[in-house]
Parts: sequence; structure tokens; C-alpha cells
Amino acid sequence: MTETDPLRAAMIEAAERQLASSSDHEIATRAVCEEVGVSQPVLYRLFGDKRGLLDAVADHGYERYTAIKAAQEQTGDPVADLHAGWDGHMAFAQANPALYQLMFTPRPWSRSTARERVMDLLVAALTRCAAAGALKLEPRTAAQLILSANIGTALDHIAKPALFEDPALSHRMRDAVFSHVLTTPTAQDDADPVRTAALRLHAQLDLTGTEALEPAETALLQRWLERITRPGR
Amino acid sequence: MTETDPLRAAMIEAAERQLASSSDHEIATRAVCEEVGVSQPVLYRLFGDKRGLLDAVADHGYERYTAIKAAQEQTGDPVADLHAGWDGHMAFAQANPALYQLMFTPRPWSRSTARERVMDLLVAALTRCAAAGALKLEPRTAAQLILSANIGTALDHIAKPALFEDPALSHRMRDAVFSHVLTTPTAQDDADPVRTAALRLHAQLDLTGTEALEPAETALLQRWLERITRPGR
DNA sequence: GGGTTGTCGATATCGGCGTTATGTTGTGAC
DNA sequence: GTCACAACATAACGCCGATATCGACAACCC
Repeated sequence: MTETDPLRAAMIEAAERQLASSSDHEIATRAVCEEVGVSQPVLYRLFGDKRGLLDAVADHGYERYTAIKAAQEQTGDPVADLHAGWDGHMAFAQANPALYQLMFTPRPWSRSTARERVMDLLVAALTRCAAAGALKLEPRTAAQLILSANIGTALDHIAKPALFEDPALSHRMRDAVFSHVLTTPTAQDDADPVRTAALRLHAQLDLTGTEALEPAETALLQRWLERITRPGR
Repeated sequence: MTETDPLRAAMIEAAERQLASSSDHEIATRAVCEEVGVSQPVLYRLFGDKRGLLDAVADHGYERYTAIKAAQEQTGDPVADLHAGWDGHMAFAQANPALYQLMFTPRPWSRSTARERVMDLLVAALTRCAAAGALKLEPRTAAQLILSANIGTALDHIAKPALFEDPALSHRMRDAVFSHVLTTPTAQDDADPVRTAALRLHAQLDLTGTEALEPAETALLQRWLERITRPGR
């Protein structure tokens, strides 16, 4: 995945350093090239564009993001992992505010896939929750809700860094969204038990699959389960 | 409040037009001056800075924002007004994506007060809800939650405009946050009836005040009510 | 009323930026 | 040996944000 081009990696790291230390969250292609010790045309040959460099920095930030996440999501309880994932997201925003905005704030003409990949990570974590019967919604819908709320909260905290000191607000938002997405441990099958069971089976099939059915049959079954869980609410 | 300086207003409007029609959500001071028919030094005399111009554009956007809001928040039911306010916020983001990002995305060194003023508007709407006994939290805390979630959802929709077509996601987020902030109509006084009653009285005093107590007494009472409602959760 | 002062504006310019055309050097193939 | 090609630096172009300098004009004091 990483092309192991040392020059390219050095430029990305230099750009990330300058981005983190710049007061206005901006970088200058000249300064990046000077820090690495090369001239400007190499930047345009490697990244095509300043925007290409920024996209590469954002994608590199995704790998640092996954490194933080991979170091913690070890619990057997997927719901606890989900909570830790929210807090890890906030910690990443606090540690790298400029990089965070680059990754999660909409930039026109951006071709970075950082946000989508974070989304996929979240969908995977939510699918594990669904397999445990803890999810009320489809994993993708729940992921969109959680990620939007997480980003909105993190951007608010970045604008007012004092908020990071007290995690009460972040946890309140986390609980608000999670309680709308997760099943309550007490009354597990609330309104529509068929729907919850279908969601659980769908996720379990995504995770482990089955050998009791032919692939074509499994595919048809998944479509049926999607129809059962579709209507929302 | 508006200084009624026609030149200043013309430059703000020109900058807003160019911001809305620019592909990269950027403006050039030269182009703004040229459209108005003045030279660059007047821009720096009026706004001091390019950032000053952008701040003025953001603050002007706040007035358009309030215009949309003032046209709808008329119902007697403050909770219904709150729901309409969320949807109006999303509609504003859809109608003016570039201006929206300028107003609600953290910009270093920005001196714009647009976000704070929107926050104050939301606090006022929530205080009306609290006076009706519909709020579980202090208005400021609730406002921070709602605004962060609203901004996060709107930014997500701006990045993928197709999401605007189906309001299901936005409404899901709205319900998630609101159900964490508002009292359910059925079981109004749930865990801590003293706290809910104190919140209600605090808000009502903020709104209408009282003549039964001296001002100093009222102030002390408000501090007591804050201590009752402080501990959170 | 003439000179003074200060405000408002334009012209011209500076330094920095993103980007690219041009030259130059090194290297492997035949 | 030379020829083709790739990789790199030099130098330049055009645009941008910001400002120094200068001119016009109204108000005001003596």
C-alpha cells in the first residue's frame, strides 16, 4: 500500500510537521521542499499538485489514526470497544488538530480517502456490535450518525481547546448517539424483534459467513435481510 | 449594529458572491475590489485584512441565518420550534455551503462571532423549552450538544450533497440528540424531579423575571438553582 | 479667503506563493 | 562512444496579499 518511496515519505512527514506547527494551518510547497532538501519540481512529479500533497498527508494521517485505534480495540466486548473508539477519536483530534481538520473537514476537489477509510473502520466495529445483537440500526447508518457527531464534537473542541479538559460534553454526545443506535442491555428486543434478529444475522453472516448455504443462496438471503431491516426507524 | 456603510456592504456582498461561485471556496481580494470598482487599499482600510473581510462575510451570513430563522419560529410550542430550527439549520447549509463552512468550520485567528451568536440563538430557544419544563439539561450544555451535532451532520451533507435529498439521516441525528436533551412527554419528571423543576424555574426567571423578590435576592436564588442543577447527568 | 490639516482614494510596488518551461547532468543500451 | 531517457536544479511566469507613496478634496482655523 505504502509505496516505500523514502523521498515521498520524507516530504509527507515534512509537510505534516509544518502543518502542525503553522499558525494558520497552511503549508508552503517551497518550505516543504527546502526542508527535505529537494527542489520544487520533484514535489509536482510525486504529488502532481499541492492538493495532491495535502491528500497524501491526510491519507498518512489515517495510518496514524489506525495505529492509535489498533492499540486499544482488544476487548471482547464490541460495545466497550465502540466507546473506546469514540474517546480515541477525540484524543486524536486533540493531539493533531491541524491534521484532523485536514482529514475531516470538507475540502473541495479533495481526492483523499481518509474519511471513507475511517468510516469503514467504524462500520467494521459496528458490525461486530450487530453480531452481538447490540445494534438497532444497519451498521452503515449507525456509522454515519456516530462519525458525524464525533466530528462535530471534535471540531467544536478544536475551536475551544479548553473543552478537551472536561470530557463530560463529549461523553454526553457519545451517550446520546449510542443510546439511539445501540440496544439497551435490559430490554433487548424492544419494538420489532424480527428486525433486530435480522440485523444480527446479517452482521454475523458478514463477519463469519456460513457453509450451510450455497454462495448464491447466501447472497439472496442477505438481500432479504436487507429488505427486512430497510424501512428504518 | 450594521454601520450602514454602503461601500462596506457592497464589498461584503461581492465577496460572498465570489465565495459562493468559486470552485475552491476561496476569494481573491483583487477580484472583490474590481467587482465593486474600488482599489485594494480601501479593502484594507475597511477590513484591515483579508481575514477581516472573511470575518465580516461570516457575520453577514449570520444575519441571513437569523432571517431564515425569524421567518419560522412562531409556533407556541417551543419544542416544535426547536425541531424546525434544526431543519432550518440544515436548509441553510444546503443553500449556502461555502458560506456555511466559513461560518461554522474552525478557522485559526478568526475573530468572527457568527458561531457564538448562533449559539446564543439556540440557547434562547432552549430556555423557552426549559420554561415549558421540556428540558433535562441546562440550556447552555444542551445548546453545545445540539449545535455540534447539527454542524457535524451539515458538514457531512455538504461533503456528500446527495444526502440532502433524504432527510432521514438528519432527522435521526436530531431525534437522537433531542431525546437526550428533552424530557419525554409521558414521563416528564423521571429520575430527579427536583432538578427538572429547578431547571424550569431558572429558565422562567431568565425569561420573565419576578417582582416578588429583590434583584439581589433573585440573583442569589439563581445561584442556588445553578448549584442544584450543576452536577450533570 | 488662503493656508493647513486630515481623510479618502488610486497608482505602483514588494515579497511570497503555486506552477511550469528550460537547461543540465548522470546512466544504461547498443 | 554515443544516444536516449530519466531525474534533478535553475530560473522564470503569473497571481495573490499587503503596503509605501502620492494626489485630490473637504473642513476648519486664523
